[in-house]
Amino acid sequence: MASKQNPANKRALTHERIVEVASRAIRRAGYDGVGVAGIMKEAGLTHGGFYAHFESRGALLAEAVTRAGRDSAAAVAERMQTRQARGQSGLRAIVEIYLSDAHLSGIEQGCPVAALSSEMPRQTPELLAASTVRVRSLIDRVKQVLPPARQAQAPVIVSTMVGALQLARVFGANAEGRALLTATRETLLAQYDPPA
Amino acid sequence: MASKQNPANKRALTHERIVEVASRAIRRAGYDGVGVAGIMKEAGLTHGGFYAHFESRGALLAEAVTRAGRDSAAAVAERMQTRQARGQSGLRAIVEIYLSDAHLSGIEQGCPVAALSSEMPRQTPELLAASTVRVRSLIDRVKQVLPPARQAQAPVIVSTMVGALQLARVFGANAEGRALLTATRETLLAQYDPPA
DNA sequence: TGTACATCAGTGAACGCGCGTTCACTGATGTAC
DNA sequence: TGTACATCAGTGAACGCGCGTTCACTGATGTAC
Repeated sequence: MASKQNPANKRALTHERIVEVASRAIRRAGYDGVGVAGIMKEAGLTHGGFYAHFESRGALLAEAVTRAGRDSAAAVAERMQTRQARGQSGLRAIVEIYLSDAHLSGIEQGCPVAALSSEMPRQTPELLAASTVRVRSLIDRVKQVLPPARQAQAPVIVSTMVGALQLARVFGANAEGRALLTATRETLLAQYDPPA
Repeated sequence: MASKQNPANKRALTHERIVEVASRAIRRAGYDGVGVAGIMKEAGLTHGGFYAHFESRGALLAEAVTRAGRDSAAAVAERMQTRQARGQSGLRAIVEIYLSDAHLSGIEQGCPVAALSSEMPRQTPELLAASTVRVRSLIDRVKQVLPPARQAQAPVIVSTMVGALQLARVFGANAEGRALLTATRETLLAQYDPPA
């Protein structure tokens, strides 16, 4: 086998590296906090090469929010497996992972809906569309861990989790922020996953 | 009495007009969507005069978020009075007003916490501080309409309302967005203000 | 295997533009006498 | 009441800067023969 990548492969890897950097940057700094030059620099490239990979800054942002949502969902899925193998319910697992201290302080690796939702309606139609898909996807994931009779509650549960994480981040990764998450976990679990 | 304002009064009125324009602009366009020139133009002035009123753009934004929170709270208070005079509970009034179709589509006159919360942690310390005050104030207002035994739930209720309004705005002022608000109202009222 | 050519990801200088901020100036208004 | 002066909110041109985007060029790599 070849010891070096073929060009198509190398190009794809570079593309993916830029998207990955951008997916962290939008969660850290918001849609408006992300500049082409900064992203390229963080990816180890110069800004001029950007347009060999993306039609525009907006096109990158749409890819970045999609990537952020998928990566975040995959990380949650992995942690859920461990918990469910121990007998924890799916809903309890999602609530405890989503409203964890790690998620409070790890915005860059976290859910893009929590990081960005108040900014979403202000984006271009394309970027709003990609962002809306992430919201729907999060709601669907919660729906999957609810019994059929309660699936209509999924949007409300997601609203509570997203709102609580955002307000906790306003307070900061301190006692006050953590207390908000704890109270929210307890309320949601008491209502949707009461101890047997 | 004088038919014209004295200069100090005129100056104060102009200052207030700029803040009022900015308070709508940050809710419509976000903290980053607000430029000095645009605000001044919308206030009927030229941009050069800005620094006769504010030390910096950031100082205006801090005043604007404070003003937005107070105006929004005052509007809610007024509508609550009418409802409570009709015998509606304070909690029901707040939930129905906050999660109304009017609030879904009227972001410019609405609650700045719902309009801005995911952006708040990224602002300068001064602007974050002014924004945090608005979050606390909203939680306190909800606390006031809860019985003592349930006041610890106020942050969770606010999280749910803020999250639901934000996600509804991502979906848009259409059937899907309104359905999210309706489901959230029903869930909150069933839990915190059940029909007698 | 070796050589010539084609491809194209990435470089780095340059562009036009809008931003926040500064500043010399204007002109309406209040004050002193 | 009338005149001269002081104040200062607001004007409009200008600044330095960073942005998204363009483009001529480079140089590593794959292909043809």
